[in-house]
Amino acid sequence: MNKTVNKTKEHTCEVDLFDPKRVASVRKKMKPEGTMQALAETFKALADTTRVKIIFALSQQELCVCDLASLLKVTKSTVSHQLRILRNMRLVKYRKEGKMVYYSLDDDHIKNLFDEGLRHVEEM
Amino acid sequence: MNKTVNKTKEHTCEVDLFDPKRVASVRKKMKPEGTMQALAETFKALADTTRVKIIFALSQQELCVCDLASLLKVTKSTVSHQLRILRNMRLVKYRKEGKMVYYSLDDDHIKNLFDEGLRHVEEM
DNA sequence: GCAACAGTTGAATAACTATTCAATTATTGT
DNA sequence: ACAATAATTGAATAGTTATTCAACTGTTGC
Repeated sequence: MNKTVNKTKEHTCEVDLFDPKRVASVRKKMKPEGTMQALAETFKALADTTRVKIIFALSQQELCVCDLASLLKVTKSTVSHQLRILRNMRLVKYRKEGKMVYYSLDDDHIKNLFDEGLRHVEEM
Repeated sequence: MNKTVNKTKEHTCEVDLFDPKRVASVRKKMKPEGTMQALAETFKALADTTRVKIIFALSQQELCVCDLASLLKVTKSTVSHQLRILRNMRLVKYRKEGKMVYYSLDDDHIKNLFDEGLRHVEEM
């Protein structure tokens, strides 16, 4: 399958003398495409300063949308849009109480992930 | 500072009856802006399928750029661009050997973060 | 020196995303 | 019913980013 030398014609740029044994051995261990994508999606949900702040705030205490807007000094619309992303990823849950909607973290798992990241950053 | 009712004029849209005690108590615990940004940056480095695959592959074994290109079926240029991002975030390190450049994970910390994410995804 | 190749880089493009704005829904109190 | 306000939503915009392409650097072997 993988020839040791993978020659293409004249103009170089994609010839490639990779090591087929090394590549094959790693390929066997690779997770399915779907897993890799889901993992990237999860990290993507945390890959924004506003969402990081929301997650941190909610790890301290349940808060409504306008608490968060006030705390972060952004509009409710912005908070609401970002909360939708976190909701879709099952990172936060909510309960309604009259006009207000109170958000909190969906489980401890996300807190672990977050804290692991925090430890990484604070050890720099 | 925070008045209980934060009235603005006529046209609504940003009035906000947030709870100042709740907000103040969380605000005290918030990490500095820089920490929040660094954290988002770290997650951003992992927030892409190609980079997730690179990190996973390197967690198995040290690999050169064209190994990675072959494994992931993308061009060396693409791999190189993404490796630069990971290098800048100190997530991977490299050593040169002749023409080849071998990359590996910078430390175990990143592996922990990655595994924590993997556990989250695989428990869905 | 020259050809071949590994890797890097900058520019361009296409796709994606955060925020803003305006409109809408739903709930509370009068 | 009406006014006020919490929250959500869709569209538009501006900014960001992944990939591609072409050119380039540096190393090896002839």
